Amino acid sequence: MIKGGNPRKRPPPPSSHQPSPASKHQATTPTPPPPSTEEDFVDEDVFFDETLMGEEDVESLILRDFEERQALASRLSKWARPLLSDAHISQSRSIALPSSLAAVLVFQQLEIDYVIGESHKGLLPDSSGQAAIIRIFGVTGEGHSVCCLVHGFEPYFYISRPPGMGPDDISHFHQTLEGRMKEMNRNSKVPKFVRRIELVHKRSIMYYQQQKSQPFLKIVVALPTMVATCRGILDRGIQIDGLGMKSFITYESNVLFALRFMIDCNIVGGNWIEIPAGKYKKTAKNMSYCQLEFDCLYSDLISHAPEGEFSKMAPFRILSFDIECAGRKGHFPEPSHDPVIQVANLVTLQGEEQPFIRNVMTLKSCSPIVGVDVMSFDTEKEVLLAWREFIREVDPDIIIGYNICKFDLPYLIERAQTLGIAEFPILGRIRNSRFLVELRVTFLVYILVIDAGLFYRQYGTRESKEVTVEGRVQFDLLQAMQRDYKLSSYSLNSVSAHFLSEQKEDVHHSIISDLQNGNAETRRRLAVYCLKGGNARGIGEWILLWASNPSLVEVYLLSEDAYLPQRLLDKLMYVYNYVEMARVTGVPISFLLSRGQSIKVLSQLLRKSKQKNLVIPNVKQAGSEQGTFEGATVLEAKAGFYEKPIATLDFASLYPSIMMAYNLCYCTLVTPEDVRKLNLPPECVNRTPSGETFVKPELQKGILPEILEELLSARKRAKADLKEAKDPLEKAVLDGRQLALKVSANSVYGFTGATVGQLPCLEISSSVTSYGRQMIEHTKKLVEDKFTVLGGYEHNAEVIYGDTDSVMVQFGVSDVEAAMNLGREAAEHISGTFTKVRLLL
DNA sequence: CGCAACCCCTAT
DNA sequence: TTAGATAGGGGTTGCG
Repeated sequence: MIKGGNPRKRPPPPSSHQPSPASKHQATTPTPPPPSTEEDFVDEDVFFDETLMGEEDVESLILRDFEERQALASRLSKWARPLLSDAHISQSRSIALPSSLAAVLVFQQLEIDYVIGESHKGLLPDSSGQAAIIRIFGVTGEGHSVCCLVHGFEPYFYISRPPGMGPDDISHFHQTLEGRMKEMNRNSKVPKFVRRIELVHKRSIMYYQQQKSQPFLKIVVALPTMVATCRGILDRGIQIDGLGMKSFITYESNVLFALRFMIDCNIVGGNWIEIPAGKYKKTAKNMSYCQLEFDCLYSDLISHAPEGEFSKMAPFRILSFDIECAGRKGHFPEPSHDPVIQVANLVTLQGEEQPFIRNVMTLKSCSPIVGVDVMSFDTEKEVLLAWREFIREVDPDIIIGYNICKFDLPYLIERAQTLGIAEFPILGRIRNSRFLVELRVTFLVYILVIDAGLFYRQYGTRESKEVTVEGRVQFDLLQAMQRDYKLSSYSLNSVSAHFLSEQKEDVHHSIISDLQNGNAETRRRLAVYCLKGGNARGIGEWILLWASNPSLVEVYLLSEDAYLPQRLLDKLMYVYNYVEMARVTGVPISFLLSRGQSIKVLSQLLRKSKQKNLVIPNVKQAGSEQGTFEGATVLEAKAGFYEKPIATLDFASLYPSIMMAYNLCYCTLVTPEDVRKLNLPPECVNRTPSGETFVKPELQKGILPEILEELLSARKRAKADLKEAKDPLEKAVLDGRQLALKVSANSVYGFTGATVGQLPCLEISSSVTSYGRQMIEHTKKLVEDKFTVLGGYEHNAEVIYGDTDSVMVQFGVSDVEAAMNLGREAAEHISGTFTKVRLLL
């Protein structure tokens, strides 16, 4: 195992960064390392900190510590992943075997990214030079880790073809563009920047158009970063024969490369991918620590929709860990001073209730703990290295903890740097690729307006550290809590009390004897309850324990800290919910953890557009003057003490329903100019209360309404299935799915109103709110007009409050039952008047 | 004391 | 390099 992780080979200094220290190292190694495939892979985003490298250190350290490491390795090896079966092994060794013997490979992916490397000569005989290589990390149904290197997928974007540009002109244009690209990247080794320009027929998603399609140019470039360079050139303008200087609006030039790949291959976040037998090759030299690593062509991938048997989850390995540092009195621990004294680890297989690994690594000796592997070391360096080996051996797919992203991981990395442990920070799945601590400085701009027109700008800075662990998902429960729940305190204690407290109440003392007198299963429940109670020692007991053995106490506390995040993850069904959200919206799971809402809508919009042959423009974020629009109506609250029951009428999914009912979309919006020009018959269009015109579905079905319909009908299905489901795991998946679908539907409106977003369209968002205001007013009026004494009811109904999609009504009756019935009657009556709006529940 | 501007928070 | 929206309440501050 240790051998597999042998870091003897010096990682390649990337050509872009990298000053001199390399030469110093080279003096100690006269023979430069032979070129290898490893060296061809250079992660664009990763920089190597040469000062940490010290090859000498690594070499001697390995020799010196070899025996100790062997002992550690044998201790850790029991936690390795399941061994590869014969089929896998024969495949992995079998360049000689006929390809028919090779097995089909099926795995669930969790993470997709890309690196720049040398074009694969075997798979792509016609290309050469550098190319983007997609990396898909995942797990097979048997629990084997997979790293799949996908070749042949090229970055591209579109522009509209200028009128009258023929094939010769396109070829000239290609040459001009190539020339401009060369000027921009003088020292790049790429033989050709713009690989080719294809004439395609597409239509812009913006505005209702009568033509079916128009000519576009698909510009294919060599590397993903060149999309932005090329867009810049075209934005600013380029000389075109016969047309002079011309600037272009680009289309889909802001799609992240990994997402582009997923969209074009129909891959959604967290789904299962199959590679047919014989269509993949074992990599010549492993660049990762995954059990199965191979190269393949993007066109050979089979993506399975997450349905039926492919809705299942692979047995991911989830590591929950927590570190303890010895901070000086009164100071928060700093990695430059304070040592890491303990690391507690817990590893659970997805879908299983109990962890199969519980261990703790301590500095100095520690008494044994029942059910916990205690590993003690004399030096801090050994603790850190043991942990690194542990990570490599266990090979977790998901790493969780509480505040790990902002504390534990950066602390470990910086601590290793302080101690000069060069080989520590390889925590990811890529060999010889170092961790990356990214120091991000955010500039916050405050604009103070003093007097008319006088602006002062004040820049504030904020720093944040981020550690990338390639190929593994980092799921920080603190961040998840802050994102998903509104709590008064986010300390692990209070969050646990909030979400896990019921479990303590789970077994009430009054039924203990019932449990004891039940069957083996009820007694097991009782036993579990007692075990948990056994952990909850009184403070006095802790003090006694501490007096007898201080380190024992800490370890008890420590393993709780690693355990609680795992329990939170289970309790809140985070794995199911996030995987489902990734599947529904199509983005990788890491996007859900580190990016905003809008990427999810964009992903769906791009997928749908692709089906319809539409392309999405990159609208420039023009100037500071962005329009704003009127929001929802809030009915004046009538303050008072209401003794009689109040009925609340809610519109289900109001904004999505409005968008569907009135066919509001980018592609159904008619420009004011076209309203005059096209002379559309009035029965074919809707004019919104805010004065915009949208065509009805007969002329053009909107994409947004279609996305919403699919989301909401899928939600309906999920809720129906949820009712039927018996198996708790299946229930969890379905509940996660219906929640994801609801959240996704609601964020579509926000996307259109996001003035600093990817594709804002205030015509849509202001139309949505204008319809919403109309409906609230209408509802209030209807209720107050119908439910009156004159109308034959006992009392006059009174609307006491309303906001956006809800109206609160006092019907005047004093018993709840009657109020409920009146509320139901009102709801039916009102819904009847909105025949056009399909209110989906 | 009223008023406007601003911050911070919550509702939907 | 990053990003859903607006409405509205309550509190503080500075000014006249």
